[in-house]
Amino acid sequence: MNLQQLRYICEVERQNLSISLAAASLHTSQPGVSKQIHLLEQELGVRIFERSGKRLTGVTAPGRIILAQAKEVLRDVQNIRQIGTEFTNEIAGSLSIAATHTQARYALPRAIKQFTGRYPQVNLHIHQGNPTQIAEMVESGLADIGIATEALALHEQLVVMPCYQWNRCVVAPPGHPILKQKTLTLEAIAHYPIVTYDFAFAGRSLINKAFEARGLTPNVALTALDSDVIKTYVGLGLGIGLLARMAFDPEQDKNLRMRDCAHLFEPSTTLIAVRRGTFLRGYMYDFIEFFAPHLTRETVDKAMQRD
Amino acid sequence: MNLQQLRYICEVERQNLSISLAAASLHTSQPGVSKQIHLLEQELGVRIFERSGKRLTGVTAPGRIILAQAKEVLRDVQNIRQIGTEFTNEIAGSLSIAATHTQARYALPRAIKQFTGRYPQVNLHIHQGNPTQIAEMVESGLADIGIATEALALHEQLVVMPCYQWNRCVVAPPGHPILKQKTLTLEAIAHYPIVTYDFAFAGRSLINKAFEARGLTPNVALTALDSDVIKTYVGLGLGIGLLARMAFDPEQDKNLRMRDCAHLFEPSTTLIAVRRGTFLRGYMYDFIEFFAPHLTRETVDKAMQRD
DNA sequence: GACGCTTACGTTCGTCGTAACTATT
DNA sequence: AATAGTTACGACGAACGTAAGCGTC
Repeated sequence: MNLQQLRYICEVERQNLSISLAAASLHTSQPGVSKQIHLLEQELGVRIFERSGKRLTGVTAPGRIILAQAKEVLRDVQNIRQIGTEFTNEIAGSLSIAATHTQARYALPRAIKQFTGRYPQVNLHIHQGNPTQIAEMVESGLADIGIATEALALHEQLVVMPCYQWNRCVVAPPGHPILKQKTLTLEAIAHYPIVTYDFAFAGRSLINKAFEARGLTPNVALTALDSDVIKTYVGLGLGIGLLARMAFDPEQDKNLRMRDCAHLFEPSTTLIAVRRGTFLRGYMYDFIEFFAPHLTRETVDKAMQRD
Repeated sequence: MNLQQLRYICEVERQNLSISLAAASLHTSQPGVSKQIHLLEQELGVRIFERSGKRLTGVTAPGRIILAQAKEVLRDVQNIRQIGTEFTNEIAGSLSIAATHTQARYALPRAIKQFTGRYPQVNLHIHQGNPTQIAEMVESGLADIGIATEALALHEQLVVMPCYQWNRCVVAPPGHPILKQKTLTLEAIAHYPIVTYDFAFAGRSLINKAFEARGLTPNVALTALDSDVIKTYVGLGLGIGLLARMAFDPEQDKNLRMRDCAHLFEPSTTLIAVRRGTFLRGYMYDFIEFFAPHLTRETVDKAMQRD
């Protein structure tokens, strides 16, 4: 058994059971991959892939477990490489962050600015996605750090830490009747068409919960993936917007008015996640601390140990 | 980087930083090991071992982390091998159990008998040791399963599950005054010389705690590693024995008398432990269930997931 | 018949072992 | 002087790429 063989089977699985594609993506010959997989299967005494004749058609039961372990091995090997570069060159490298649109657009910029000032030689990548995609990106190692409000806690492989709490606000065009209500209530909101986040997103389930608890069925006219789209449609008069408080900027959003409604919904907690057992570069700890000052290196290490 | 190099650095560390011994234990040449270690260090760009001239004198800071990860890799690779044999031959293999003397002598036999009946083709190894040694044996992979009453819970790497509770009894030669006391008290026990377990063992700390709580200082005349030795010395009249209730067998220990003292000490819980992330063969799950019927495969899997 | 995996074969590169050398205690 | 690690070198074997073969769809 060797690392190359493990790489091969993982890549074949990733490429939907195609040996040819795997070989291409690993810049090697297709027969080589084929042979090594056979050798590995022979050594272990089990078929990893199901075959119909010569084509691969599936993964066997032992294959599934073997693939899971193989991924573990490859991740650990990757960790060892990281350790090398960390100690050779503490200030260079790359940092890959997966975040929802709202986070990337409104919460991250401050931390990113601090970070690039401190670590100019680190390449930054920001991946966007919904919370489930973010969890998967961190789990697979595609992203080093994930930031979202939901779904992260469900993944066994992730170490999740709370960053800060936030709540929602209503936005509407100037002169809209909801802006004149003495006290803002759920009933008032439910009275108008609503533009808000997609269901997979940012505490959307908490919004639904609040309405349901009062027996209200809000009229959701449009859901969108990001706050900017929501604000655009609110500006067009499609309805009132319900979005994260931090996503409203009076400077920029001059065509809209905002009313805070923290008293109507449970607050949401933004979470940061890293993959359990991953070796974190020094600058990764620092980024986390820039983003959430209470998450010091010590705190993060403890959280990774504990879980 | 390859698996062989990781094996080499781990073995060198295990052999107290001797390349020669590591080479010998891996049945290979000493220059080969030396060279591969240099190649790995070159590839990673960091020294793993500290050197004074040509001798290895220690492990560097990155080396410590790399070694930890390397061990992880080797364990996972070992797991993959296990998966192979598990699916090739479900009923053959080996099972290595680490247990304290008391467990091995009095608690294990029933489970072992059931097990060998069910899996005649599995080689059994029983390692004895004190709880700390047992934890280390399981942690290092020397033993598949560890059984003890203490110390296991302290190790991060172990998944620990409760098996059963037990308490202590007093044994004495026939006619000893302690047997005639109406009610057995700590004061009465403290009045006589005591023969009991070594401090590292089997809830010995709970015994001390009980006496201390009453302001008593028991006169421990002799401590021993196993119950049989304790009984022998009690038979010789050195004092009264304080041992696990299950270690007294009226059939066999005809030269002694027993009084239960479950009311005087907190009960101890016998624990079973496996290494986190280890692939357990089917028969290992079965053994655990033979030993503690409530620990079904499902329960064990859950415990390994959760922690 | 086209696509995809396997078999066959020759080359290359990496790994291992022996022997000689060098540094440390 | 003895012990431990490194360098040098040669032999073997493993892995890879090319080309041909074979089985599915």
